Amino acid sequence: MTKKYITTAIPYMNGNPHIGHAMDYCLADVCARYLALLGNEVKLQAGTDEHGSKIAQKADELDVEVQDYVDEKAEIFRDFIAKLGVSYTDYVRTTNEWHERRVQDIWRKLKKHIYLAKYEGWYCTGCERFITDKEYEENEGICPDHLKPYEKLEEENYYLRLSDFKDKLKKAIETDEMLILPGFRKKEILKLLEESPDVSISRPVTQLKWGIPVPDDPSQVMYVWVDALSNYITVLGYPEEDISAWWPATAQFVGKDILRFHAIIWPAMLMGMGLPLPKTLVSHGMVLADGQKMSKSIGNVVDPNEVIDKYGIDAFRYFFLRHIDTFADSDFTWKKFEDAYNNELANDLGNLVQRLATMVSKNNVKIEELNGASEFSSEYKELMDKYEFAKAFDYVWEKVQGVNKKIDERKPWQLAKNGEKGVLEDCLKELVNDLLNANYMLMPFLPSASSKIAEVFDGEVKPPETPLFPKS
RNA sequence: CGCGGGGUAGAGCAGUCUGGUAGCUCGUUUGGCUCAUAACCAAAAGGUCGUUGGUUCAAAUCCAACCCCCGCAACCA
Repeated sequence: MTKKYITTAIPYMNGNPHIGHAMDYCLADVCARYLALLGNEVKLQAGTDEHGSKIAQKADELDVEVQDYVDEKAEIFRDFIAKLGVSYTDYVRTTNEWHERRVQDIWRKLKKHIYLAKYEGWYCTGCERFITDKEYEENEGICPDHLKPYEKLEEENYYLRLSDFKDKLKKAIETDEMLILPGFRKKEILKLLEESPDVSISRPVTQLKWGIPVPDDPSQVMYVWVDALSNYITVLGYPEEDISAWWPATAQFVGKDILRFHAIIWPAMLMGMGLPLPKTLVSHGMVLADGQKMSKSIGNVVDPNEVIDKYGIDAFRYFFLRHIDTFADSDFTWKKFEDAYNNELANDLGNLVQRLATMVSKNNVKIEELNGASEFSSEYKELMDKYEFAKAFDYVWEKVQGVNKKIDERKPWQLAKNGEKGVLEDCLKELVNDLLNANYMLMPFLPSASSKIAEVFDGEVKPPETPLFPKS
């Protein structure tokens, strides 16, 4: 049995779960379930990113202890992950004692690639952050949020010497030793890598208290990305435990907006520790609301909980895995969602199960000895192996629709009328076989619906009492 | 000239690498069927493939220029 390790991006705790987090989980979960069905032993990691000034700030606003704030949020996220049906095996909170300890060990291992240097730039005391030169020019030296002039500030930071790894990393990306999907993102990253300076990986404790202290220097706290990225291996027990059975990860799923951290800083850290790079980084697109980025200020945020509560988890996974492009940005609108639910899930699949089960049970046909109902076709595998989940899902759907076509061609109801019992039985068996065959390939995508369907045709066939996907 | 993605039927997209009668899904219209969640199946209508020019027997596809939309530019999945 081969071991495979799949990771999800750990969400930052300054808000509630949104559609984008759901997207990441759904993709990683499909991948994990697919690999497990192929007979691999699979680990799927999930967790929460709980350090950083923004979180501390948020807790301050709410006038609660930071730890209490993250504890509460972490609980909300954990419930959300469960609600999505994510089959995770390993869970990490970056405030776990063991995570913090291991990150400090990681820092020590990276020491020969770390140096201390001064950073000078424009700073807003209101925002408590440095701003880029470009931003400075655009705002003509005055912070638009605080109406205060930016100040020149100097501070000491630790830096990770990216230049130690650049050439090696460039080669790893170019040769797909670390495969970045989709291809256009790979190009983007290669370009970005050329221009990347050394990475600042700490902040003075005066500026950032809520974080992991730098070992042997109480005046500095680690930059959150060093802390957050490490989760992928601390959760496996690194460095105390030998993680070579699971690491390198088979695939790491990330949003396109955080790909750069995963494709540049993270590999540099891994190289610094002498660990291999992940085999694949899958960068998915953003879910837009009517062509616009979802944002609280525009007020177009769609709450995933609302969708799930109304239509169920299978419907949610169905839409986001099939109609939201795996790699590119795509739109969510309630109209699109409802159309897909009614036309495809209810009419194509739900109704198919109903009509076929009714025919089988009415005619007392025994369903046994099905062939091939627990295999993936080569076309399907090819798409899944390329992480083209939406396309693989399309392929499965063609199979589902094919069963509806075949029913109309064969007209089993006529065979029943004509009393052709033998032909009818063979025909229904073939149709059920076709359906279950497609259903098996549906399992990674719609785990709960597909197991219900398998149950319907297992042993005594009875049409489900309540439709699988009731129409709204 | 910062980097990247995109502009193809009312909507959403494939096709562009490897030039050869323009395709899929939804929607619309019509027909068929009656096992089924008024579900299913079939057919039809609907496009100057962003603009202009070039290469070619032939361009959505190759080349050049331009127009428009969208992301990214250090902590937003």
